[in-house]
Amino acid sequence: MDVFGALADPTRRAIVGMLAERERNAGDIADRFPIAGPSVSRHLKVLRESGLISYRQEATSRIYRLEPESLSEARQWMDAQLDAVKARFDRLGAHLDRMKERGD
Amino acid sequence: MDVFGALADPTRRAIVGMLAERERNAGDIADRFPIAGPSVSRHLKVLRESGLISYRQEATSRIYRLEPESLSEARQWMDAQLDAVKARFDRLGAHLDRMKERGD
DNA sequence: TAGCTAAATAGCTTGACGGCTAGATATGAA
DNA sequence: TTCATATCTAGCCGTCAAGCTATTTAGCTA
Repeated sequence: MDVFGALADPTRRAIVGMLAERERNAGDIADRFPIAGPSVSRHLKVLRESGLISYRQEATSRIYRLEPESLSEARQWMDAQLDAVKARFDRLGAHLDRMKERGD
Repeated sequence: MDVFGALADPTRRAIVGMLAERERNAGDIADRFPIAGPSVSRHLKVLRESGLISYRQEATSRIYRLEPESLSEARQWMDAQLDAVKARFDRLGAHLDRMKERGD
């Protein structure tokens, strides 16, 4: 699943939000959701495979962290779309200005 | 389905990309994909209901356009997460600077 | 080694999603 | 009114995703 697919699930977005604040181990994350541990574990796997998060092993714990670069790439896609819209409006504005100058 | 869910599908992201360039009617959109018309029509419905696109009727055509404000809201969520990460790093940097000054 | 804890994987069920074809709806033209 | 065009809706099917419980894996401690 790609980054957009990973972010489609509200639980996974909440996990991303938690990890944006600070690193946490799997148990801490799971405790904050009303669903079973294995279900959270699967969400973590999806987020890992999409590149949005990574972890380091520390004793029996996996300490997860957000990978901001990966989130940033998704944002860049949105930026590109919004830039395209803006460029279109700018061209329209310039066109209207030219018409105005010529007295059309 | 919310905006993130709508953007999870690659066909729908492609439609958003097409509409970022310019408005198009449903047929023009459908022609650019190898899937059947009704399948595209359903994608358009999902995008409409998520608020990402809207349309105006013109004779028998529906002319679709992107709603940039709605895309922008999704981007704001990403910005907030990235800002939180950045703030955390900034605090860490300031902390390290203080330690350095005190000769720790 | 045996037992404890943290976390992941296996396997199952259910519901949603995306594709299809066929039919409905609505507008414009003859 | 009848036909053609553009588009959507209905209904079906296969696949995938998200939840669950039970089991496995791996590291720590006695």
